[in-house]
Amino acid sequence: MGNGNLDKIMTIHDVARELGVSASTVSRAISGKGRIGSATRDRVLQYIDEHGFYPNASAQSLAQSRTNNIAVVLPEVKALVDMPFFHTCMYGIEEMAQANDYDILVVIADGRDTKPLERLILNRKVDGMILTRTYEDDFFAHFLKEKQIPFVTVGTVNDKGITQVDNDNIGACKELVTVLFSKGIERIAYLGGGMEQTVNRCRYEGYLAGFKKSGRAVRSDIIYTNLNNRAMVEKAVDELKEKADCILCQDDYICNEVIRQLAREGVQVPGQMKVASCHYSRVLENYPITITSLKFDIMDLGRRACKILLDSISGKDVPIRTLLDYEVILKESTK
Amino acid sequence: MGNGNLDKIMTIHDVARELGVSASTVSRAISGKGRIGSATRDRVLQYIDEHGFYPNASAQSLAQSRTNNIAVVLPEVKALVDMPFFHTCMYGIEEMAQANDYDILVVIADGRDTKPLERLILNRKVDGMILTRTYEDDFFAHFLKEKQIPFVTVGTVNDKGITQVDNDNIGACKELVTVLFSKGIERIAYLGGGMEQTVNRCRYEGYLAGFKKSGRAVRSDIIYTNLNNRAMVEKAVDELKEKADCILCQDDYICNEVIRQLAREGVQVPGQMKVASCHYSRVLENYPITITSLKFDIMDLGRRACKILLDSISGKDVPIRTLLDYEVILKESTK
DNA sequence: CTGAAAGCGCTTACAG
DNA sequence: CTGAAAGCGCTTACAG
Repeated sequence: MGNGNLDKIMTIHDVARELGVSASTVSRAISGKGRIGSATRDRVLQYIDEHGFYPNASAQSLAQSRTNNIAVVLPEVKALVDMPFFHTCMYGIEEMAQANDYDILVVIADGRDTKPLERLILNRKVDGMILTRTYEDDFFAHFLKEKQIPFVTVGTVNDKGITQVDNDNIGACKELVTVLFSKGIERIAYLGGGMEQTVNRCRYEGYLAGFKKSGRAVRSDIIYTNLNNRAMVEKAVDELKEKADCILCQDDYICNEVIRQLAREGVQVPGQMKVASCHYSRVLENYPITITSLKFDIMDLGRRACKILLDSISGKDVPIRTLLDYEVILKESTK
Repeated sequence: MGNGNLDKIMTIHDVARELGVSASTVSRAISGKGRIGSATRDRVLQYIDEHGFYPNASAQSLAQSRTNNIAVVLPEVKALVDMPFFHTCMYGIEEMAQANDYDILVVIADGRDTKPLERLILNRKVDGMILTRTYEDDFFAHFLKEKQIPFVTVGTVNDKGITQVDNDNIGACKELVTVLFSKGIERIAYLGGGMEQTVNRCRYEGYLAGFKKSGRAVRSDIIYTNLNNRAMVEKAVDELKEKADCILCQDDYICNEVIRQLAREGVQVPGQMKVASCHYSRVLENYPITITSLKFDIMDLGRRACKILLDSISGKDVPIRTLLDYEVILKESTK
């Protein structure tokens, strides 16, 4: 195996010459496609195993119109708390891709500039794409759909024709609310951020669904959405001190702000106010008190999205919408 | 620009035919290489601008032996606190790559299994690599060097022949210690983790250098290295309560544990014990008290590493070792 | 300045 | 079962 450097890289023709067969035969032996005698195949396979032949990926791509690359589109992440999600998701995708002889090409793209995605597709550098964040009216998703590129979204998108994989955010939040009610907690407030991202919309929907299921009326005076900065969260917490028994936070970021604001104001958790988060991450482990939350398997989310994309690329039928399971983790903060 | 889907993708020959020129001419117009009349060039350029021609990347790669891809090798990250570094670094690399018409191919690899890297190189899917974590005796780095692949490491590696870009960890830690001494803080303890990663070794070296510079003797009874879990950090903190004035933490992870342990034991910071961290991240913003630390520009670290790799790929001379600047951020925890 | 031709390293009908 | 040939879509000496 001691091929010292790239100078000695061999081609399929070198192998063919050495073995006294044709290049076609070598190609067949390697790919397993086409008829070939088993003795010949073994001879070729043994030779390349011993001498370390690696096919030129560009030549293969050109000949087969397949790159064995997929693009992973990541958003520009500002908040620290968002990183673990995309990071972990990407790791899941990468793991599944590797297992299927695919590589991932990572591109950061936000907003409405489709140029980076377009370039990747039109230059045929990738066979498909995974969008790791979805928006209410998803520009990228519509773009890819129109271009008829194989792609899947991690996260829900408002279009029945788009292949999507998501955590069951609605179901999870609904169950969390239901559980809280069953513990005798009545005035459950909701604190959420911007509604452009579908994940936030889903969580809010789940919250509403929990109320509906239990036959309770939603009280709009304890619902805060579109909280986009710390000051807004603080104000909301202030106002809720008297009006709510529990604050259900859309995510770790908001939960973090809530916990800190309650601490600053000397409000005891869970004694005077209970707290729960619609999304668990290890950020939540940094408090003196453990936080009730929903736990999703993000790594698996990435794996599944990748597998579905690869299936779709190879022409298999894939489920249009896949929802992954969750766990309700009850901790001290809602005791 | 309304090319609906991929069916209509055109080749250089389509363009040539439409314009009544040869494919070579079209190629020259696009690449800017070779002699070509400016009138012809403009005609071609205008046509492809209007009709949206995108060259097939695989064909280009095959013809030019250049993929316009680089690989970014990420470690398997277990700890939440490590994510921001690699994530941000990757974003910096991606930004610079995009700006130079390169794409990044992300591969997760840890330990000593060079197979994933080898495959990428021998199949010629990338033109070069960036290792984002380095080890004392770096297996991957030695492997790539032996294979004569263009690559750069983010982080220091113990081999003068390897192109590396790093934060000036030694200089930064040395300065931090010097500053602490100048504030009258004498018994500065050091808490560090495993010494296999060079970053940890550098920080420790900087700590020692700070003592040396000030002419003080290092006291080995207040130095703890190879702290690999929470229990070990807790024990160290316990022991240091009486012996030290300040705990200098190798990174955010250790700092986090230290802060929490001190809180649990009711030790006031900075009143009874001062604390500083050799690495800032927003994790450190989650405490009631702000933490003195060193701040590095990780995004820029990524950008620079990428630029140097690209220069190296295109045959330019590159600095063998680049050290980036830092800031000492003095906060409440060492008041 | 421009074109015809060969070549990059594979794959895959088409014959045999 | 195996090989010769054409083709994938570019680039680039080589002529002119």
